[in-house]
Amino acid sequence: MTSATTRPLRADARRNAERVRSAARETFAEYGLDAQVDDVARRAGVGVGTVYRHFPTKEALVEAVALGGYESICAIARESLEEVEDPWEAFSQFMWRGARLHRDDRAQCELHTTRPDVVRRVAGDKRELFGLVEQLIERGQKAGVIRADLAAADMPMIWSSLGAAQQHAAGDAWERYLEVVLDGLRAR
Amino acid sequence: MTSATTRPLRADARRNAERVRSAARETFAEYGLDAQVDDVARRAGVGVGTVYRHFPTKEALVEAVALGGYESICAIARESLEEVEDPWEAFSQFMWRGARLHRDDRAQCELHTTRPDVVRRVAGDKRELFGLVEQLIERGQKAGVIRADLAAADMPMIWSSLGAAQQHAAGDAWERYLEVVLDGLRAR
DNA sequence: TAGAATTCGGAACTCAGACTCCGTTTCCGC
DNA sequence: GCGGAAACGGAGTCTGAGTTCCGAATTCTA
Repeated sequence: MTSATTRPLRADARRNAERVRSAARETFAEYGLDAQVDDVARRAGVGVGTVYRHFPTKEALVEAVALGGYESICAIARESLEEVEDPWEAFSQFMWRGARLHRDDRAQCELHTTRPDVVRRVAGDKRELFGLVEQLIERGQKAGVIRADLAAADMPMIWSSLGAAQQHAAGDAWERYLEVVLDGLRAR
Repeated sequence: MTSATTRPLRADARRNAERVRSAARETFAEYGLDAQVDDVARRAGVGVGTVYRHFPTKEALVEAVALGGYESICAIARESLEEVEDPWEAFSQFMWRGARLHRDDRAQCELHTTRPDVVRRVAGDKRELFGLVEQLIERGQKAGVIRADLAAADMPMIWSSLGAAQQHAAGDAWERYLEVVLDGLRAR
């Protein structure tokens, strides 16, 4: 629709768009997705109007943040897949690093637990993460270390549950919970 | 504070209070805790004013519903504890029946996953459920069928995560997830 | 069964938070 | 530098959902 001839953003606009994006990331990471647009604007050192110029709705802001998180998790999956030999270690490391991402970012945690629709939308048709996770799982299953009935399609559910555990567990209790889940996912 | 000589409620008031309570249970069970007070009133066949006469805030309504759920889970725990001989079967049955409760009642599910504070408040100091679950767990641990590092205090976290899985899993995928968690909780 | 006390109903109020609008400011091509 | 287009800022609007208020209706007591 928008033709390729869309003229480039003015310098201040480009700068502000970026400021808003990262203010949103920080604000939501710290206070969760219920944080207000005004807070994002304030953190970005910008008026609300400017936020809305670049992101037509709060939802768009949330999606931008979700996309960032999606890419981070993709990166984690790719690293585990490419850099870890042992199939179980690779899968397990992916889970641990993903969980740590959650722990440090309330927004990602809440996105997985309470707004999986947004994550799905953001993931789009690329299914990049899906493919990576599928490889991690299949590799483990071929090696006989991951239970046979686990499918890549189960991962959103698992992240969702892990996120919930992290949100409401006291202290580091979630780590024990992840151990339980991993034990459950391991073939016996 | 309120003396024991509080005169009994008028007949219509008593009837309406009960109607509201069960309308709240049904409405929240069906639409989740975001359902509106007006919807509860409509389902109860009563004006909003009447709802607020009996429950000073929406939160009070939610707590009433939470209390009902808490008692249901207590009952389930008690039955498993008293009627099932095998320690693992008892624990496992408790989990499955609790999960089915979640499946049939969006409110209970959401309470555990996103409003554990309410559940805690409702449980109060009695800690009845805590005691029952503690017995279920200790029995299993003595028999060597439940992993030694599981504590009764972990259960809220586990329900929370299971609830999240149930809310966002496609179809019955959560059943497989519960199997995973139970496998993880079983001593090897 | 009258009259007081209680409860009801639902329109109206309130408030928080998303979003808009427009006068002002900043940037960019000439 | 100048002119106009683009972007900014933030006070103000709008909306949805919880809560209140008070005249009408119902119940209880004598």
